[in-house]
Amino acid sequence: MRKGPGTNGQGVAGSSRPRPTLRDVALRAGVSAKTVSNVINRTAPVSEETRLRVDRALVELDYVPNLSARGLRNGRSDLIAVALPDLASAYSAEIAHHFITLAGEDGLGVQLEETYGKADREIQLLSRAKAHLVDGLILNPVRLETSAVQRGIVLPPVVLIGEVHQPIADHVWIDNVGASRDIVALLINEGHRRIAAVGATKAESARQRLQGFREAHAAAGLSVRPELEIPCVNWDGGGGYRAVAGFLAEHEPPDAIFCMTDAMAIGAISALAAAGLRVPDDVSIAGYDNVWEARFAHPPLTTVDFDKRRLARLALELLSARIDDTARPIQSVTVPYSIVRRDSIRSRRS
Amino acid sequence: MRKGPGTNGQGVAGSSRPRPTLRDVALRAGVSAKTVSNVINRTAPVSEETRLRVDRALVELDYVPNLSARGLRNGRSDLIAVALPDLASAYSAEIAHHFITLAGEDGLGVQLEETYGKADREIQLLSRAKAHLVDGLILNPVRLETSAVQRGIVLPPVVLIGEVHQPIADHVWIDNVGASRDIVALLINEGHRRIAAVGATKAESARQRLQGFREAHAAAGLSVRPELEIPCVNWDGGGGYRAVAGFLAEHEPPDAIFCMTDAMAIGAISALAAAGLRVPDDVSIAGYDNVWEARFAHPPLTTVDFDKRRLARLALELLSARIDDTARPIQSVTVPYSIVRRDSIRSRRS
DNA sequence: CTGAAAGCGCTTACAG
DNA sequence: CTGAAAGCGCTTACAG
Repeated sequence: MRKGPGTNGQGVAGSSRPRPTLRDVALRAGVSAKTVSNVINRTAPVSEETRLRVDRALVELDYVPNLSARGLRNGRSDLIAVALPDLASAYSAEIAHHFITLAGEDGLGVQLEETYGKADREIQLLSRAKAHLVDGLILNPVRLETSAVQRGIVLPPVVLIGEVHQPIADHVWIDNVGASRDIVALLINEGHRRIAAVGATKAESARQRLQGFREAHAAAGLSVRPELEIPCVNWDGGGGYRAVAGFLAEHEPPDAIFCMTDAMAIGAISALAAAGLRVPDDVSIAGYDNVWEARFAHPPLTTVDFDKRRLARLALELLSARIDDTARPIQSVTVPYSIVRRDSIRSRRS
Repeated sequence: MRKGPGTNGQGVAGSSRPRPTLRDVALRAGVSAKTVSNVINRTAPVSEETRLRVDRALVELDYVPNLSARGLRNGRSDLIAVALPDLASAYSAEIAHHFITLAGEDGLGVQLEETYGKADREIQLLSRAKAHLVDGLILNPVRLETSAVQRGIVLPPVVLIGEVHQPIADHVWIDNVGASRDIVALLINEGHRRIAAVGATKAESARQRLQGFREAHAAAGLSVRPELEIPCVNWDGGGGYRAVAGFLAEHEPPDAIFCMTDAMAIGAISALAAAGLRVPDDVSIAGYDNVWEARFAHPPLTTVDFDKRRLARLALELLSARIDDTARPIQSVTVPYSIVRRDSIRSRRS
């Protein structure tokens, strides 16, 4: 926490006349502070004449309410925190965008945080939420075991998004296992047999997407060779590139690759190109997330789509409800997904 | 502004015992509130024994300070706002990421906002900053004429980033004209003559990049045909796609295309592919920003690079200095750029 | 419709 | 080293 002089100063660029308070406005308008407050917040009806006098004083003094004071009094800051693993990914950025837009429509500001899946950051953020600077928290934990959200912990109003779920908090997510199963089933159905999965890590999302990958194989009576489950810790373009380049250095190219994010898929396409392999002629590629780049990838990416705006809206609704009533029953909501087929996969059916 | 019950409740998931205050901790430890405050903030030395008693009470009550109260008292919230035109772009996301990370290292939270280049949003944000919920504001205005930051206005501590500059506020930016001139000069130098520019809009960044485009031509003794300055309002993949597709429907393909962002460049490559044109064999492409996708584009994109982390750090330093001293002289800092050459351009020199 | 009092939870002088 | 008082700027009861 930084220290600073308890300044109230805030002035015209350069100068520093002290900021006017409610009392200053009241004095100037010849009314009480309460009346000014009533005018500003429409808390109680104010006579036309008084309102005009107050309005004038408000403008003349360029009054802006002190939200810290209001927050202290009301027990609300009208600010929420949204904590995502990592903003640098297109996926997180899109999610953040929807949260900021939708929260803004409700008059709520969004403090954005990155956790990098680290438990200590999560704990810190929960604290900050408890510290009442924010009214609540949207949290996307990465690993179940290391998540700060565990049974028995004291929680501020919090809604979890993503794959990690604890029955002590509200939750919005997508059926990752089902989505991965479906998109891999599509690859199998198109005649691909030697299918690789890129993105194996300890993250819960990786676990679920890998499970879907395996289930699709099992359902088709196929077995998965372990080397085809390619690890990749960095779920970004560079990670996908290195994972696939490394694989190609030691193995025959697969028929198809299921990348656990579109970002990795784009890196994978690049690695294939570097190895002289064409998509989809030589290798088919499927992604996950349907970020905007997926549509303009070369070739356009087949991927898992879901309504990110809806995800954000649902999470915000749950959070608002939780802020209003900490004792309400825990709720878990699922957002539907769909498979978007584009040119990155071809049929191998003869 | 939302209304809510002035609740102080915040409890174990489900229950709602009131949150302990400094006074509760003091009572339990048998000391004064001031002493507890001293322990927490290390404001004054506290005897070993007292400190242990206070620490125990702190833990037993699971005390978390109320930051609204602290903010009211200190005149600081340790929260800043960062307002970018649009988070959904990879460029903005990367910038936001650096601001959040670096501000976090200084113990500052970041409230992220999107302005969409709208002046009323900018005004609103400046107000919010003045409302003391945030200590200061990093703002990226889009158009000079419509920016809320104008001479004579009362400003909270604010640092401008990007192309729009007003001499009444600190500013960090990149020499857009020079960068654009250099990358277009590279295209000309490689033998390209019919060069298109994609992204003409009323935004200040478009104006400057177009100016660089023209200057490069002028320096080489070339003239620019007006139809080669292709308008594109949406600076994203879709915008670039439509702009180039539309151009190709009515004109011969150019030798090369300078896209004013990498995102548009990626869309442009897609549009060229759809028209049966290869990059760089048929058309060379250059972008701007060096977002991570640029490296994994197909082919990898030649683009303008600059240190986004450094940009963020400089802006944060200026903001901190401004918060500490509203009267200090206005400062403007330039971040250097460089041209990153990748496979998206080829030589046409015979 | 309007006002005077009290207090949200903290920290800064000021005493001891 | 520790405490009692005062106040940051607002809003909620409570009176009139």
